[in-house]
Amino acid sequence: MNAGQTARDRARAELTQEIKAAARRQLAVEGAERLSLRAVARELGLVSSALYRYFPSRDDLLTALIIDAYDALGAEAEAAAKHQDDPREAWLAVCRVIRAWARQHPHEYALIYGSPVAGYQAPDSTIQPAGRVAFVLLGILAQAQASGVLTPTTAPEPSQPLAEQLKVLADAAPGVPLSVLARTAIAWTQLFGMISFELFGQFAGWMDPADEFFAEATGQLATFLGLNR
Amino acid sequence: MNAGQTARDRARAELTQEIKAAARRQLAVEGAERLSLRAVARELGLVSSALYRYFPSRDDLLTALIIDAYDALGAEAEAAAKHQDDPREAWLAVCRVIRAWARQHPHEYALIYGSPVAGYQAPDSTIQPAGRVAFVLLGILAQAQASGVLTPTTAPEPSQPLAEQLKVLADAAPGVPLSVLARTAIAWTQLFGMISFELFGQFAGWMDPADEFFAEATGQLATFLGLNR
DNA sequence: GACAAGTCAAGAGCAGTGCTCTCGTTTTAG
DNA sequence: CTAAAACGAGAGCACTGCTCTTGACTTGTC
Repeated sequence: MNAGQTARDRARAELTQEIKAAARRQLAVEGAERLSLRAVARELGLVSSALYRYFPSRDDLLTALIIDAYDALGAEAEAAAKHQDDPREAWLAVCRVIRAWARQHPHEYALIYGSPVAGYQAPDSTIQPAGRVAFVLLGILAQAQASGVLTPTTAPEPSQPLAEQLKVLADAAPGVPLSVLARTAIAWTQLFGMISFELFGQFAGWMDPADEFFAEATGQLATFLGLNR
Repeated sequence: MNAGQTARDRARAELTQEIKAAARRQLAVEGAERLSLRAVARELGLVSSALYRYFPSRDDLLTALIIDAYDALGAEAEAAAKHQDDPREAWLAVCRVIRAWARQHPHEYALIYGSPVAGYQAPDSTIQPAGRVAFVLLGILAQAQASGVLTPTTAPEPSQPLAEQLKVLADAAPGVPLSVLARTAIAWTQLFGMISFELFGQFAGWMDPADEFFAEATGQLATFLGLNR
């Protein structure tokens, strides 16, 4: 499958990966803002200007790291969902795995779910990998609905304009009522709000280990969605 | 009340305010990461080293801006709560005003609720102003409870370790059941998760104006808390 | 009212950054 | 075999936060 590739092509692909790996290593230590092209080059024994043959700018390197981070988190979520049959348990497992990944890779989490990097505008190419995690969660709901274990809730019907926007979610979760999709968006934003609060220090001094709260919140929101035990 | 202040003291206090104002102006345009001491000094017609007499480092200037931002948001929340008698309406009004402030001052919002600035460790002096908004929300619940309009919910009792952590909230909301305080933390994290998603571009391409979703989510969560209409 | 002590802004300088351009060298493709 | 393309090295530009020194100005105290 590498046929037709010249030695230069292979070396280029390899070095591109090495640059990303070194950048990720720096990211883990210093954070996105402190990620320095010169330091990456230094680590690889290159001169800084050489990196520009592989990434036209620092922003392009960041974009690559963002996409990789979305993919890594998406893969974790998919794996967690596969190992659970019961929809409620699957939902909770995915929530747990997202939090665990975020805690293990705080700077990568901040890169994708934190405030945007200064002067950086995420290109459209990041939208698709960003949807991967959402796709997993919606799939769990669709499966629950299909197997008839999604308890009907008293959730109100969303207004017409909101229903229109929720249609995007409906494509990934056929059969799930719009009222549940609205609550899915609520649960989704709660999940990432909670993780962000934990990682960004908003819980400092009172909810310091957030384990108990996390379990309570995800459990209540699963019920809120109609994923009863 | 300025008695005893020398001309030098007054000049110093004034210039300190001017530095913060100029920094805030830059913050609004460029974001926290791009905030440059040299640019602030340039705007004020000073040389960069002169700023170090007023703020020992860039981080200290950031800390001052963070505290100011927390205070500004806290003041908005307090004002919004005062103008509403009905607890549910007060809750919703505070949520709306928080979102409005965040949208008007996205970089200041990111500074306090986004990912921490690289290499910056928020000092403890930011914890107290950070609690101001939470204090307003908890006060609304306490008032609702006191006037008997907080509908008892089916919320489960929190586990013992979680109950211990929620005690911090209980001090600001005397009489409110722990089960409701747990849900308050859920609603709180949902609120800021939702606003962060909106501001940081996670809604891009599908929930673009988030007005409808915001109204729906805050309404459902108010009910979730027992703040019935 | 003079004077030492403290405070001030300015300027030079250090080490670091992203990025551009040029220059030989090496590898590729025709 | 040769022209073209790609490569890494290096110098250099404009910028950053921060430190240190220098000379002028304001204080509170004799």
